[in-house]
Amino acid sequence: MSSNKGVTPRSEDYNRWYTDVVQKAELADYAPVRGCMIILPYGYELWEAVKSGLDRRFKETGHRNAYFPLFIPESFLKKEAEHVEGFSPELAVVTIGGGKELEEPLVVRPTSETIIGWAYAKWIQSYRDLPVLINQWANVVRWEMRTKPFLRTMEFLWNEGHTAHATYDEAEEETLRMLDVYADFAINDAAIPVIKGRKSQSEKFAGAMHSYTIEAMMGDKRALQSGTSHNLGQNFARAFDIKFLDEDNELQYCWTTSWGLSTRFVGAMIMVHGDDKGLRLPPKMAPYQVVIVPIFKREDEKARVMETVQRMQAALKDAGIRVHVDDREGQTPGFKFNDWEMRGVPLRMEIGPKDVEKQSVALARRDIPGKAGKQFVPQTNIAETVGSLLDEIQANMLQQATEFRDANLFEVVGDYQKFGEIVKDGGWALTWFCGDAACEQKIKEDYQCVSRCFPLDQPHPGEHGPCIACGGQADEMAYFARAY
RNA sequence: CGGGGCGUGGCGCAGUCCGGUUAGCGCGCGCGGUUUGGGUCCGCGAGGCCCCCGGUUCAAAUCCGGGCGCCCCGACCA
Repeated sequence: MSSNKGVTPRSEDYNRWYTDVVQKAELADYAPVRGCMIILPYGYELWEAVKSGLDRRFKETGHRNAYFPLFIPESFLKKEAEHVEGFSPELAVVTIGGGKELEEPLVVRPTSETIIGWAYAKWIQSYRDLPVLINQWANVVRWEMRTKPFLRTMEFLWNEGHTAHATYDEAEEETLRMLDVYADFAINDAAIPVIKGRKSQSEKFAGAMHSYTIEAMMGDKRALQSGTSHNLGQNFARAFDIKFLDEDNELQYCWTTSWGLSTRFVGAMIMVHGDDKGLRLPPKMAPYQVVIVPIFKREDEKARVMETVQRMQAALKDAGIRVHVDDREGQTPGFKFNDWEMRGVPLRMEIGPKDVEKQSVALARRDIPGKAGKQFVPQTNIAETVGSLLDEIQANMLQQATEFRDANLFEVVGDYQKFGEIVKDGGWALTWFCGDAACEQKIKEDYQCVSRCFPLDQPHPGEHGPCIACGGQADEMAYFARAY
């Protein structure tokens, strides 16, 4: 049994593999309350990398951060009919405060459209006040039936952007811009090749006019909605009276948007890149990009080795590379190699007496296992060597994930049985779909899966085909897959 | 909320069927030595309301009743 050493292999039990990685790589620990988790420093550092990658992009696109309250008056939720219907089953509600029953219960926010809508109604008077472009980093609570670390927890961390605009077109443009921001981040920073698409009517956000999503394929071929962007139309503006006077002195409702990406994304990184040895982190996201393992036997060797280690560490640090020296005593180098592989560090540097003598270091890539990924390089210009290797690893991980995804995407036209075989086997089926809720329901009952999205990049634009479920004319193709 | 499994040192388990003295084992942890380029080895040591409450009994981790919790599989979801 490998239970004490390393993680359960993915092929043996994918779920077990996932929870093993989360625990053994010290990303998260269980909490005393069911469905909640403690995010440990290494896991939180991954979240911080997500935050900084996104926050920079939010600011580049003109957004500012603010913070709204955790508690929302219960009546607010009820103002938008679809919204309350969608969220009421999973609300946590505070009924007692300071030992007294509250006059109006307070909902712990499951999302903040309502309270932010209330605020926007106060703040917006004129077209000159628009657009309002605000984001908040916050925690939200949803009373989930079944939970899993990072992927679905009762409390989770996320960003939620909320914007208000004068026209539908502006709101739509914003919704798609932020979808692009998420996709750009996922692809270029997290090396996750996401597919951008529009959700079907039955899968859209409760209260939205329409929802867009980035969908990613996990290592077991299941889909994960990794970020969403909603055009809320005027639904929330009407519910909360967000109105402005336009240039012609006419009173109009605003068009609003919201978009979010959560700690779930950490789960996506684990599942997209991980292998049987554990985590594999893309260099741009890795808390430690390089770990240095010193190797020595005698005291005199130790002194010489550590001198080189410190020199290498300083050179990398000066170049802005995140480097960690594993100077733990009592652990052998072999143990450390395995340990850091399990934790997903992209590049390992070994420095021993032979390297001191030859003025070299050994570098081992996490993305290429075994000897093939190991090389000896000169100590001179180490920062440049490491920097370009990290770039290569980043690019290679994106390529590997893309190849895996593409190998499991299948286009199917008209053949309902074949369609079922694809999704049951875990692949994604791309097929004509009319978008009707009844068709979606039928597929769900037959094959336990729903549509992921209508991809924005349609394979046959302008053409039509038979809906996979009803056979009627469909104008677009959609992805179907089992999902987390 | 339905179906299944499980609660025993930090972790993974044995012991429970068939009640009996000091509750074991592996890993981890502490100390000493040895080893160190792919998960070293040896010795010594610390650590337990056996999930909780009640019952049966001379005697309960073990039998009976009730509760709580966790995990896995389904329906619901970022």
